[in-house]
Amino acid sequence: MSKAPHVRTAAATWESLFRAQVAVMRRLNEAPAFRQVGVSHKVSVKEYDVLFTLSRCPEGWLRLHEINDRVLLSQSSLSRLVERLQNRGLIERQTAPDDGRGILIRLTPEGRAVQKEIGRAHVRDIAAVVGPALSEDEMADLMRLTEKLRQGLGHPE
Amino acid sequence: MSKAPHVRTAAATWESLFRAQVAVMRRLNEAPAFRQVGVSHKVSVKEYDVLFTLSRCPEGWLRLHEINDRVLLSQSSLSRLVERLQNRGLIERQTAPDDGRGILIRLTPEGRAVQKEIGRAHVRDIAAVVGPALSEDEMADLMRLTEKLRQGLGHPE
DNA sequence: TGAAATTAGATGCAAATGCATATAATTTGA
DNA sequence: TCAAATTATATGCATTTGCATCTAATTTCA
Repeated sequence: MSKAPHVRTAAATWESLFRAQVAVMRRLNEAPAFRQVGVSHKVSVKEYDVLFTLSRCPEGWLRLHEINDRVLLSQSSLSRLVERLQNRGLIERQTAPDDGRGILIRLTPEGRAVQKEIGRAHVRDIAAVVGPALSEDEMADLMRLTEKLRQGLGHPE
Repeated sequence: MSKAPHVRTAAATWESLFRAQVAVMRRLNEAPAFRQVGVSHKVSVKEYDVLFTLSRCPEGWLRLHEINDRVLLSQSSLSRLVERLQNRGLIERQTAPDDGRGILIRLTPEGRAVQKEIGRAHVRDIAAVVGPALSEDEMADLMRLTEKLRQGLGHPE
């Protein structure tokens, strides 16, 4: 009899988190960075997410499946998204030296420049969307809780 | 000179929220409810989200654009998703009596039954994924903050 | 009031996505 | 050690998605 309320709390919490994410994402999709307002390249949110992930690994290369852990895309979709980014000259590939099955990805100089340019506009958009809703302290709390959530996830079934 | 840190905090907060959402959603996608384990219907997360939204409005009907506010889908994609749900007999439509442009949607009895069945499994999945990560109090805090976030969003540009 | 602007939803079409599966490399274990 | 299982990525193909646009209905306001 003590589990049921916890189950309901978890469901309500996820529902609230998910709706907030949908609402924020919808606005960001319509915001300057991804409407190509004041930026010179057209990049979708998912494409940007890959560029951003790569930008956080400045020295080196990332494996495809490492990127896949951070993005909500199937393996095959990511494979093709990366292919498109390569065709546009924003990333480059290399077969993994220590594992012939794998490939390594990194930003090209142009890809890095594009990520930075869009990133700056995106950060402004985020501040404009999220900033008005929460105080600095609330943001810190929210960050801490979502970080803890991500790190503590359980396994269903 | 006091705005820059706030901008960075907002960006970091959104990043953390978004990554948590991706991580949770990935697990939920692979969990029993949407793997059709122990449930008799195959419904995608987005389809379920529409059924769930409709289930929260038990007496009546919802306008298409009202549903669209809650789901991360373009208007045209939702239009077709709803068409598919109708073809499967899970929802029914009616032109809006007070506005000839609009249509009203509601669950059929079967749609309601399917939502309930999947919903029960989904709630179990959520509890299994989110439950281990946070205490009851932390979930309550997270719910409060995401609710406040959703309600206080600003407009970019 | 009535023409122009706006809003709701549908649809053609190209692009993106996911599932199932293929290929190739690595790891495991009898 | 080598056959079987596993892992990493790619690809064929059907489905889903979004953009642009269309139609129809409503609202605005001169």
